[in-house]
Amino acid sequence: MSAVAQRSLTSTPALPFSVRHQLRVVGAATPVTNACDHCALNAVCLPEGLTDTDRQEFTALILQHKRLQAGQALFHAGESFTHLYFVKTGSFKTVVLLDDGREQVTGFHFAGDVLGIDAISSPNHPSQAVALADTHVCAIPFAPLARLSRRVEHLQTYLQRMLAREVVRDQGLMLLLGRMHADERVAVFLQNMSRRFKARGCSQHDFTLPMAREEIGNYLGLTLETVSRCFSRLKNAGVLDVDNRRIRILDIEALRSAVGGKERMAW
Amino acid sequence: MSAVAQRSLTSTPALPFSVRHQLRVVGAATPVTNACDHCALNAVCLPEGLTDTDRQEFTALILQHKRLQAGQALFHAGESFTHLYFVKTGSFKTVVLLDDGREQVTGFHFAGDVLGIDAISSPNHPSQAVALADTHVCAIPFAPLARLSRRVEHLQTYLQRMLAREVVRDQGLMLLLGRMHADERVAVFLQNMSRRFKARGCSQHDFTLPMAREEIGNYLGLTLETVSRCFSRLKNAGVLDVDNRRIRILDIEALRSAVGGKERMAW
DNA sequence: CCGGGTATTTGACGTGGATCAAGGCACGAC
DNA sequence: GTCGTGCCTTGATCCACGTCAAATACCCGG
Repeated sequence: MSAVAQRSLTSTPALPFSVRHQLRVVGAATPVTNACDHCALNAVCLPEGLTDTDRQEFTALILQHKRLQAGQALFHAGESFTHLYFVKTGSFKTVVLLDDGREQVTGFHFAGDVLGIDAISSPNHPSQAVALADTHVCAIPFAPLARLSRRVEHLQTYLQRMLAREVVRDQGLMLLLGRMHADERVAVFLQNMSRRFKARGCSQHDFTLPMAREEIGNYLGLTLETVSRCFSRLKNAGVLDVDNRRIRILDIEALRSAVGGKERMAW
Repeated sequence: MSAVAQRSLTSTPALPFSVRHQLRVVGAATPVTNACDHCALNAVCLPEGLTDTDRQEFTALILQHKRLQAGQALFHAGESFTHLYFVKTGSFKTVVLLDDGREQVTGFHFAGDVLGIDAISSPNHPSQAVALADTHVCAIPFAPLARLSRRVEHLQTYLQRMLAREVVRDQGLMLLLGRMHADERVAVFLQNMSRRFKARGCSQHDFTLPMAREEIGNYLGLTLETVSRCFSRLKNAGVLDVDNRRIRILDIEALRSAVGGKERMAW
């Protein structure tokens, strides 16, 4: 098992097994309430181990959800930081930008993931979050959350762990960006997507990517053409079936062995 | 001002002005005590705004410092996480490794910096910290620190901010690794070193790097030869004086303009 | 001062991935 | 249907950086 698979590049914690089955949140608009009781994601978003009253206080903070269309920004870099957000449906990318327009995607975020934590260090968001498709998010105002976390131990460690996990994820991405070949980067990316879809109750072998080739490139430090070529090579090698954004993984082992070995793949 | 200068790639917070002058900790072995009262770094390490009793509780946790020689590891990846460490003197690199030996340096850490925070998410250290020179560190057992932070609000936000700042720093490094040219990476690196030396009361124009070319390369996602060539180019252009690890910055503006502009430098 | 190991520089050369460009395909507007 | 627009693929070419190799400088112990 490679070091990369361990440091997972994912912001999602390993979801508790008990809740995976209820995670397939596709259309099925749940009624808009302030509480999380009817949300299919509640076992994922809510910190574990809270007492009933703490839980109620926590859910009372949550604002009724907000919708965004594909391409809209949930927040921009430099915007003042007020809320954390849980992704309910749809998906996001978070990006940091250079003055001249170059962009680095720092992560992709799916249902159950949290957005905005990196802003905790400062009054403003350091990065930008953009919806990849139409989305729903829940907003939690951070100030009262921080206040509550002072009283509720579980909540505090929950926040701390979330931050530290993000650091570890970023380290994995640095290793990828700084030291891996294009093929390896793409293989790691696909493994991660596969794992995350699986964790959400979808097939790990057959899924549809929510992002464009260019966005994958901006995540992996490659151009969209290189990403496309890597996909094609994997397809020709019989490792994948690629049809536009629809990916079918035929040989997961080949994908795994693409990383970390001394000898390059013979694709 | 470029986006990169803002997201600083540094784990050091902007140090409070009031304490900068006392930061030049070179030789001057302070007497070994369990308290921080006589440590030149106390204003940097200790969270601000603690009451006297909280402060005493905090300092009581700190173990008498530990020494390492150049090349020794403070902790390895996979080792169980028990302590956070403050660098008192000397400097460290933190690295993540790939099975086949490829290594990515995730940060350099000087006096006043904290090591080990990324382990908060898990029972084990995800990365490895290696001394670049002979060093002193203070160790703080994490479990009692976490307990104390539950009572002491300032301490809690201090830890949270530290983590979030690390995330933002990592994002800057991802942008560098994913989207910058070799010249730009080296220019950003030098600016950061300069800023951090300045924050420690040393000259921002004239300093001696504690790390080898190869380590710089492993940090910037380049080979040591490329780093060396970039240095030479800057030297020939009159921007720097490079003599082995001794760096003198002659034209800080040229260094700044090396990043983010559309037109590449004419070095 | 000498010798051996290590770090750095520099050059020559090769190549992985960027760039440029063209063409195909899906999808929505009309 | 046709047109447009955006996304994806593929090919041809280029160049930034990696690789390999050699020379030089540095450090340290004798």
